[in-house]
Amino acid sequence: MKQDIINKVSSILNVDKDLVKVEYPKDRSFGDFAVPCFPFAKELHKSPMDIANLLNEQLDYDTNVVNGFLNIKMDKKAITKNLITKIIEEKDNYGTNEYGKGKNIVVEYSSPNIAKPFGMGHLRSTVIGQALYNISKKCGFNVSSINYLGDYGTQFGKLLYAYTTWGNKDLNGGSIIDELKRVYVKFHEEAEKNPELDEEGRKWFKRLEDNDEEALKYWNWFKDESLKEFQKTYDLLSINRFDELSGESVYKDKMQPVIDEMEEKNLLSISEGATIIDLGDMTPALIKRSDGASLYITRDIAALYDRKKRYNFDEILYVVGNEQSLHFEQVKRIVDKMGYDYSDQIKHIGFGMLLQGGKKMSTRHGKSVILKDVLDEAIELAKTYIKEKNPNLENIDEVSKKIGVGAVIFNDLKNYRINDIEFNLEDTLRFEGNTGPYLQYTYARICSLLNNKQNIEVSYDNIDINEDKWNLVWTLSKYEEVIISAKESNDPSLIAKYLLDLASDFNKFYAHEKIIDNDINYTEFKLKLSEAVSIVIKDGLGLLNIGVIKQM
RNA sequence: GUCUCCGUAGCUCAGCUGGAUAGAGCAUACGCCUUCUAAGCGUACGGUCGAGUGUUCGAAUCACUCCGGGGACACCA
Repeated sequence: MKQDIINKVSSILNVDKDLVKVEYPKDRSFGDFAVPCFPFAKELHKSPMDIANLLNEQLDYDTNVVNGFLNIKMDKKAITKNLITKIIEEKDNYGTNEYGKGKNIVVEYSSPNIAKPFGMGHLRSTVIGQALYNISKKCGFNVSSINYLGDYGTQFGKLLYAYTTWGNKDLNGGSIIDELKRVYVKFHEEAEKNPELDEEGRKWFKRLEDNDEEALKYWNWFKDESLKEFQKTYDLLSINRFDELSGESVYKDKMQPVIDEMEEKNLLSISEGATIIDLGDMTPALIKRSDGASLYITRDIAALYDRKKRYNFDEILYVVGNEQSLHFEQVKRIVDKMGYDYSDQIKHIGFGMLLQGGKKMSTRHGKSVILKDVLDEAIELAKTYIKEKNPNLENIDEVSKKIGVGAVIFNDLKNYRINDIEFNLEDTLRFEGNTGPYLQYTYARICSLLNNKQNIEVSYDNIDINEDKWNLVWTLSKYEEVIISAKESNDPSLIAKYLLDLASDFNKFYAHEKIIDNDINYTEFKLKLSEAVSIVIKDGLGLLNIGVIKQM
């Protein structure tokens, strides 16, 4: 529709198509589309008003002119009919598009550290990454997800030392993860008094690098137990699987060729005993420590090579916190320096921190907030609330899970991802206003209405599309556009905001008029409109990895 | 110090590829269920869009400077 307007306007005025902008009017009563006529004034040597009036006369749309804006009104009935038919026919496929057809995309996200609790610090990466995965699929990309575990590095040397020195072999029913956490904290306390312990940690890490049997045995065990533990959290978040479960350790034998290549291309130099790449105005990248051990960035480049080879990606998304932006700038710069042309396919999808009372949710001193605990608490709170509201609800456990977890996910995804988020469980589970439960509630309301649907053909002859309904149809029609914008900016919050708008439009419609009345045809029309809304809410929440409930 | 992100209503945030009167939710005060789920809808209250300069027909939006806050900045990841 937009393109149509652009073509017509540019041909009437004989101006370049790029100059024609089609916007949405501030006030919907003006019209459905607006074309500001100011940009043409210079070129045509006429006043914006004159130009607008000219268009007003010549365009075969229902138009009007206000303040130099040409407003265009669409044929409400025809659009409504077509759209509702389309949505009900396409169901889950409504909004599916070919924006990314034929392109490969890799999303790396979640990436918890083994031998550590799955903390709130990884919530954002997990939910943003999963949403981007879903959104990319909807846009026709061939998507692969990678969970790149933090399973390597000096801290595992420290952990191995700590566990072999102080660890209890008898767990008394407690979890090994808790025990590891305990000894890791102890290590840091002891290391403050006795710096030589750091050296012990390094030695253990070296043993791990050298494939020492004992070190590997413990390390594998930590890893297996961690994955079992993580799976409980993923189950709660309805994340069934990753296409690839990987980790930094996978690349421990693949770094040398990369370093050799850097050497060959004359990029390496020695500074203060360490091997670095000079990046000009950027902080130099450390490739090898002065003791020869590998570093994060070297592993990341090896991983990047490997993924380029295996997936031949057109785009790779790293869903990692804002604080690592320098790291990814360095990675890109190195790729350029190595003479490869795909550095602009590497995208760091940064996000802000979770704050509590304006301060970072602390992970130090063993005080990390465990994600699963928060989710469990959210589910409990949801359950308490539901019992109050609807004591006779049948599948209360399933409903509380979807609502509690959905609320936490939605809270994370509703805002611009770069910004920090103030995390407060009470606010998150406040079931009013701009929240996940508000959307789920809207969906449930519609489901209950739909029991009255008769599945008959609607005649649009005598149907009046009032403001409430037209707003609703209009919002529904923008779904695909919103999904594509969300992909372009790699920001799921666009979907979240859109769904809030849609639900708000629906709830106004619902509050202002009775949907089921004596006019069978009109009732059926309103039910079909409602059904279309429910399809989009369900699908949109699905993109955010949030479930819906038919009754709550 | 350098780089970077952020600063909009009492609070949490939208709006930022320049466009018409700056919007939601929460909080506060009212109002709306004998009929479809009140987890809803509505009314009122609430703003020097951090400050300034510039570009423009037009700036919350772009540029520059300053102020304030967060983050990163060599052997962690």
